[in-house]
Amino acid sequence: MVRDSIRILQAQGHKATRPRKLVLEVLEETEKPLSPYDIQGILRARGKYLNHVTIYRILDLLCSLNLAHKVLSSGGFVKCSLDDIEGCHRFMVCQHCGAIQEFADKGLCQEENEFARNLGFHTEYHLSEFSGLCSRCYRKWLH
Amino acid sequence: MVRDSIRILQAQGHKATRPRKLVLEVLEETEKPLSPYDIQGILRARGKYLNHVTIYRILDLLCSLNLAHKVLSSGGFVKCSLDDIEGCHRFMVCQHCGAIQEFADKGLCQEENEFARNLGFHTEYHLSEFSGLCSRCYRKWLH
DNA sequence: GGCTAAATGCAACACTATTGCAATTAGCTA
DNA sequence: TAGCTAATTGCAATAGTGTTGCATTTAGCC
Ligand SMILES: [Mn+2]
Ligand SMILES: [Mn+2]
Ligand SMILES: [Zn+2]
Ligand SMILES: [Zn+2]
Repeated sequence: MVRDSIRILQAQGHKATRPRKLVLEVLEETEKPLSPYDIQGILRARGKYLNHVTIYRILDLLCSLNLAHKVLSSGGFVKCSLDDIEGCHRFMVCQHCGAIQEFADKGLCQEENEFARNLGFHTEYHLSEFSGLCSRCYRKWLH
Repeated sequence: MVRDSIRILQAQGHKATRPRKLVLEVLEETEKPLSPYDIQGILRARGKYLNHVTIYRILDLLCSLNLAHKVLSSGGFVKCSLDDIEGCHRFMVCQHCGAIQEFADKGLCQEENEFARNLGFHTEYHLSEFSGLCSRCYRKWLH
């Protein structure tokens, strides 16, 4: 919720500005990754102009506070929708409709850590992005 | 090995050109992800000029044949060092020295598929990149 | 309402990636 | 081995993405 994010921003000493509210609103209402220019376009279509530099800076800030994430497979940004798991970043992306779902699982992290340790690697951070079909698209696809 | 990659290229009807050999040599001899411009710079330092467009096209080709991979967390490219696992792309990246190691594990894929299925998601492709410390750097770090 | 640090907008720039086309070349054939 | 031709490369132009410094504006505080 936008209001929650604003509260977190302010709790960390950041201002609740018009541009920040607008970006948060856009992220809040879409379930697909959006580039900075996507966000600018959506807002422009509503008659709300933001400079792209401002959008970059806002997205940086939101990511630094874990209020948004950059999805690496597409380069777009999504709102954070989980109480964040330290050192873990996981998404499922539907390759048909583009919908994205954040998830987390301690068990998966442990399996991965152990697997890596067996190869002599000490894991600090897990990135994992699955692509496939969301339940809605999978159902459609079946008949 | 560069020679193997060249053979695969030719088997698919692609020519074994000087630029392709040069890019393959560079990828072969480094264990870190390299951007197209990194590759151009390395070659230029050896007195071998390639246009950046050519490098982009070669990397596209190599990726399409699974002879190289794009590492999403850094945007760089590495040679493929595994018999490729269908629909699975995994790397461990050392955050100290930048070394990268490709890996794969059927068990991990199955765990992930199952986890996703429980959330109604049908997984087609797994991307996972761990960052942490390679065994060498981890040892150094300890004392 | 005024003050001030923080945030935004702007302009310029740097870097990354793509396109169309002319020139070159690898691999085939004679 | 020389010539042929499709594939590949280089080049120029352009588009897209991301960054910086600085003047202006604004949120939050008194
Ligand atoms: Mn999150
Ligand atoms: Mn591979
Ligand atoms: Zn879908
Ligand atoms: Zn290392």
